[in-house]
Amino acid sequence: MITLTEENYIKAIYHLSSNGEKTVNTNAIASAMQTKASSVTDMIKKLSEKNYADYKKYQGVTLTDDGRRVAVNIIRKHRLWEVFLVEKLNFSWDEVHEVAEHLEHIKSEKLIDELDAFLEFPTYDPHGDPIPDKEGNFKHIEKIVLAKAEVGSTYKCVGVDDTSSKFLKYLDSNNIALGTIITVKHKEPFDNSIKIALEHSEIVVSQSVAKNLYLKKV
Amino acid sequence: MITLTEENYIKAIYHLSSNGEKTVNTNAIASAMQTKASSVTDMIKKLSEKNYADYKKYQGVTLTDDGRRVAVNIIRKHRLWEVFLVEKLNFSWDEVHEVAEHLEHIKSEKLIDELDAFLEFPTYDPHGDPIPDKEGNFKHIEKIVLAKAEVGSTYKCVGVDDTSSKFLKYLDSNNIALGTIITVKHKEPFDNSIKIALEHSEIVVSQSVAKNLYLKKV
DNA sequence: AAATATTTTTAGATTAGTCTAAAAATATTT
DNA sequence: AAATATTTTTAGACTAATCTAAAAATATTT
Ligand SMILES: [Mn+2]
Ligand SMILES: [Mn+2]
Ligand SMILES: [Mn+2]
Ligand SMILES: [Mn+2]
Repeated sequence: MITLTEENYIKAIYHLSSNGEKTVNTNAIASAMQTKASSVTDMIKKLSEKNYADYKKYQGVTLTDDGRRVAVNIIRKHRLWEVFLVEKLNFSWDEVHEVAEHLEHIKSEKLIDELDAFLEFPTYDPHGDPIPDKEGNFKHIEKIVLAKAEVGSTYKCVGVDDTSSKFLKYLDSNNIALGTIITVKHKEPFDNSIKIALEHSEIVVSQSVAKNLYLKKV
Repeated sequence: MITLTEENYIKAIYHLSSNGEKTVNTNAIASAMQTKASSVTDMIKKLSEKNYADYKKYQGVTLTDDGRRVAVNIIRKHRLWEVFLVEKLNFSWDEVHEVAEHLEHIKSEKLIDELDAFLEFPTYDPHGDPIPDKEGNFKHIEKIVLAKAEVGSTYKCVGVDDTSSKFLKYLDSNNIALGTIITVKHKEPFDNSIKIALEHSEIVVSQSVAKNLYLKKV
């Protein structure tokens, strides 16, 4: 039996280790979980005892196969629920994350398999993140960040890194959504801002925007 | 802020008091919650402090208006989710309750309002229980229990009292569902069993079945 | 109205998850 | 290679929810 809190720690470790590979240190987990390092130490001891993580004192933590399996399953549930909220319940992409944080912990295999089928087996969530299938396989897409795009080339917007409501609403107000076609017009060396052309407008976006928008060449 | 456990106690008190009216005693709550009387005493003190319940030592407990409001909202969520599971995700009526016990605690007003709209504002759940609207109003139906039906009369099946998987599967295997038309043929005084006619068959049901099936005259 | 039985509450522990403050280990500077 | 800074762990305490065992209140019998 796994608790909701354990699930959240496992998910945090997974994300911090970029998919369960490299070791994660205590303070990183503490800041991701908005808790104190001492609480993290206690929890990773527990995860280690339950065989979800490998841990040697002072040496950071990695997930076991079991831990990775748990993490991927929670991510699957989180992203499927996000699709449901947007596609069926009229949520916008900046409203789904918080609710999905709760829904992802509902434990019912039938529920999630049927939801998957009901949504017609989506492979990406509303932020462009891949949804693992029942076996845990992700469908990866090659994407680059706007900051590294070539001047003169045309791209399709396929994802965001920052999924905060603030950033997503900024994109909304500039008519940028997943699927939007953009052409890179100019990179300003002074502040790394970038001028891009949309269908009906040209706008200049700051470096922090350029670092959080994923593109695919078309 | 209200905890999941507090919500479950409030719901239990609501159901035990038949909709929040009469006072409920400690042992009844303990048995409904599958816990010990001493735990119940602690919790009703807390609910009382938080103004969800009125409580005088040794005198049992009643819900306040706030407590009733909380209870009705959880029941609304529970029953809407049950409809969703049956209508959209191919769950059968004996599979929904357990999952709904978890989903009912997800806190998002938009989620539940949009779900309600998505389901086209259902007024009854898969077991024939009424779904309160956003304001907490139930749409009541006059229904009688099969045990008290008249010999010779014809009824429509509109609900069940026992929602256990065992009972619901028994009904399935005898082709009794909500909406099924039945005619009462004979009441056996010896053991209170009842012979009923369905569309294509006649069956005899025991007293315990007759006490758990709700009917409406047609 | 006493005696007895039942119900409810209290007292004291336990577990999960958290915290602060201090100690120990590791990393970085000088 | 010391000294200093940073990170991590430990020790001890707190809260929510639970338990057992005993005490107190209420209800039922005699
Ligand atoms: Mn999300
Ligand atoms: Mn997402
Ligand atoms: Mn139910
Ligand atoms: Mn129901």
